[in-house]
Amino acid sequence: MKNSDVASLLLNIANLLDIKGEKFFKTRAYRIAAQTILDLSEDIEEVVKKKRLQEIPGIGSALAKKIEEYISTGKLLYLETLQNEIPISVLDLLDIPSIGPKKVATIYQTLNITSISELKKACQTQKIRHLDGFGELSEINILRGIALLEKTQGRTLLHYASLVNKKLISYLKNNSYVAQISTAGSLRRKKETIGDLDILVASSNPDAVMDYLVLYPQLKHILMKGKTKTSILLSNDFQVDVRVVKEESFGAALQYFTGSKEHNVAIRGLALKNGYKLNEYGLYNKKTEKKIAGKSEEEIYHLLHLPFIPPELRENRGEIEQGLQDTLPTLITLSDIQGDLHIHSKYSDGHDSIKSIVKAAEAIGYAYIGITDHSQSLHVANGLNKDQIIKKSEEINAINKTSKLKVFLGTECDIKADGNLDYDDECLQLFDYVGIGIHTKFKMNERESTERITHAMTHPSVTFLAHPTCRLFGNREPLPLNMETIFETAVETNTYLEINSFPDRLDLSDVHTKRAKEMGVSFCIGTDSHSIDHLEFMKYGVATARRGWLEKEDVLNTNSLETIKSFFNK
DNA sequence: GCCGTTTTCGGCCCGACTGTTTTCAGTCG
Repeated sequence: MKNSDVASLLLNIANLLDIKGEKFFKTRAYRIAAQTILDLSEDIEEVVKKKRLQEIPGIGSALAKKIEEYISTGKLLYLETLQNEIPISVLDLLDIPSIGPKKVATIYQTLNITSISELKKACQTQKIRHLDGFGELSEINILRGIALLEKTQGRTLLHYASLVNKKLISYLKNNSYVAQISTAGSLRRKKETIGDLDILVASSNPDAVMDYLVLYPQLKHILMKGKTKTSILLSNDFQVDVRVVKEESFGAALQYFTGSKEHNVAIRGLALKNGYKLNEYGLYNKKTEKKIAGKSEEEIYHLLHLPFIPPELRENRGEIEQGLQDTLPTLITLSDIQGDLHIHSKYSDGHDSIKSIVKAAEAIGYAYIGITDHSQSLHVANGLNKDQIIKKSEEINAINKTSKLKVFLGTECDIKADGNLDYDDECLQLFDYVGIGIHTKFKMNERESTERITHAMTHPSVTFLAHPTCRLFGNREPLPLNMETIFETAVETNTYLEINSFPDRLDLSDVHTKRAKEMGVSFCIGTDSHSIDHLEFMKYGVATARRGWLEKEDVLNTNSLETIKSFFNK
């Protein structure tokens, strides 16, 4: 039973209770608990075993009892009772924009509709418009929402969202009424996937900004348009929410629209406790209602006795408690990175020669790089045999004679199904360092996968484990691994764990990274570049590291060339 | 349902926009 299973159980209960019309604060308690468990770095089963469930904030006796029952028996009587009243499939309707629990209740109770396809049919045959609280427009909006849902299936990669966002921001900057502009929402927090774009503008003329926004050439549809808030759909089906506030409120609004929701709820609670009221316009004295801050995020956090909390930390995962004690980490930054140790060249399945990679890396300002081509048995990726390694080594030696940037000879050595490495010890000695990774046979169970990796990590030549869980967004689930065991082994064997920066990997994830650090693991951040255009993905790896609370000292490739050289014994 | 040196009961973040309604509930972030 994984944390995500327990979280979705609680979320299902919350949604079913919402539809039943249960009190908002009760269902919110279920939601908060679900999110907390999802973000929990510890395995929930372990927590239950140690009888420490109620130590988790937001979990009291009632929820603890339910979670224990679910984990020990695999089911929950309370949920089954709820499902007798409302089939679980009804919850799918909540995914449709413009449909919330109240409307779902009406739709289900009056027409007995239990699926999106049934609702679609009901809209097309004009059965919805006669329900209480619905009209003709409701049918149109529901059908549009269903069409969007069928097409997009939710969230987009951070990389793609960043590109779309950049274009729109530069378009908006052309408008002279835009005094200040910032990305907000999950993109500012650099989450690994993004739902929609949030952009905040400061302007003395909101109408002009909104009118300009809806002229954006890539606009497909206006979802709503008001004085301070407009939502549009782009031709690539991206939803963008733009908010406009006055300059004096820009900081408060940025704080608010950056989220996360969980962070904001906690921050507002803290404000209340300190005798303030916080909304997107500013921080107010609760009694006198006088505004005391709002221009910048810094002044708001400061008045709440907090340091500036970097957006990547704003998930209510302990950043507020540690901020109050002034023990927040000094997060790693992109400029701390001195080199990239996970790059593929033409020798295996990369697109570019080592020479052109060197040139591109010098332009970034790196002091060193490592070329880690695939190993011999990975034929699909042109894995290198011993002769090819020697040839590559000679080329690198020649380059190092003239280049200021140091090139290391590395490998991304395949971990075979039995946990042994794809090269013998003699071959492994040829490399300056050895990265290992799984590229075949993904369908092993948790025990087998975990043993496969931990066995490989015990090999003395190994420097780092590449993309530890092997997940690919939208393509491949992470390997079923006991992460605690992986982290323990990493510490015991001095194996660095990679944060792979490739946009559809971001592996380790932020949550795993945070937990691993707590257990004493060290990391490296690599791009897994297969072309010089990929070198810039380092920023996403660093973003994930920041979301995992990492500092410069936690990451191998923040070290100077001299330190790395002595580390590799070169 | 959770939580607590103001409280074991009564709070719990807060506002914009839409559509259906005739002053506001529902949805969303």
